[in-house]
Amino acid sequence: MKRVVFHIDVNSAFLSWTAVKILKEGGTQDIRTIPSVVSGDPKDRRSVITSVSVPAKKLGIKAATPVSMALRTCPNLVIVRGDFDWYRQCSRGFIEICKSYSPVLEQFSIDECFLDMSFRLYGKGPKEVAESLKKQIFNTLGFTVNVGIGPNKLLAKMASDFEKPDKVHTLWEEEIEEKMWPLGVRDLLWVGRKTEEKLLSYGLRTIGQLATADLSYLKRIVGERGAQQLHDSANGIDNSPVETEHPDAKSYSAERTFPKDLSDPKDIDRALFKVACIVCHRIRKDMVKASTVSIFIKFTDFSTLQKQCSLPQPTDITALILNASRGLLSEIWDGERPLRQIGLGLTKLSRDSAEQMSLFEDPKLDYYRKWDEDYDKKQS
DNA sequence: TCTGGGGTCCTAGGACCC
DNA sequence: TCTGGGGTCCTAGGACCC
Repeated sequence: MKRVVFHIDVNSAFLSWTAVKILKEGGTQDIRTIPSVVSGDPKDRRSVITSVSVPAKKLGIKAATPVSMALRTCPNLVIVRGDFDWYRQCSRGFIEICKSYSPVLEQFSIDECFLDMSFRLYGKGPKEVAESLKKQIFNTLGFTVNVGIGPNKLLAKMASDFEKPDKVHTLWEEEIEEKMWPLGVRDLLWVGRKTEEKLLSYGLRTIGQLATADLSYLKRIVGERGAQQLHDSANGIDNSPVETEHPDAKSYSAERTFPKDLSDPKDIDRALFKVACIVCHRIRKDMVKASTVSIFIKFTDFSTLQKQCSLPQPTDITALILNASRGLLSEIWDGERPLRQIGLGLTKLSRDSAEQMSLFEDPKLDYYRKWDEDYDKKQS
């Protein structure tokens, strides 16, 4: 049986979803039709763009650029602030419709999913089914998607990235040479800026060149594993299944970039306290405990440092995690050099609910737990 | 011009054990 | 006394994704 995989990708997701919300609330301007972007706090000069309308894209504005920079390119750019709760609602509706086309669905991110359609084409051609899925999403939810169709996840995802928005594309094995090989290496999944630079310096520009390159030559450029991965991807080889189960998170983290770089230890400690509260609240909500704490800091020049340590036993208590992270911070920061950002990460997670009570438990723990309980109540 | 936030996975060196 | 080699765990750093 021929394998058929769909990759469905919401076009400029945050921007489309915001547009739908504005229209729903009685607004008359559809921001998808004008140069517009979604960003974090638009007043904060440091916030970056997270989603770009098609007209703005045509003016050369790209995601992840600072708002201030985009405004210089396009002074009358419309900037709207993101609304994550609304995005989650839109995402749920989107996933629900997709699932009605095949239960074998893997959610890849808030606005993308894979469907294994191998057994679900009801005698119709895959393109026809994709068109009706696309239409149903638009008619029901009011936003457009791209659908990529291929024999595996990799090719389906590559296909959905072809011309946008509101399009269905196929990328079958016999189309690889024509549709994928002329593209630049950067267009290949898992090739980022650094890998692109390396490949270009060896004269490898297109996906086709990667596909036909000698494997041992590639190994010298990007290492053993990377070479195999690149070579397989460029040839359209991908045997990974569409995974319906979302694996448990392996880490939790929170980070904050300050409006202005900070060097006063009191300010830094306040920030550390805040990120600790946020990330600990999240692990408690998910009934997870962590036994490794990491801290990361970013300096004015964007260089970063990080340090981690193991706790004697897994915990979800803010005070203990904060205490550990304060110790780590003092080891990597001199207390003077200005910091741009601070972050706190938790790994080595355990999910067994059995409380490991120490015989000599610190009597303060009860007080800490009570404090966390109150904090969690205030957040809900 | 001046660069967010939240994740996953890989690599490489050192410690430690057998 | 000086030696091989493999496995595992920990840590720091980096690349990539959306």
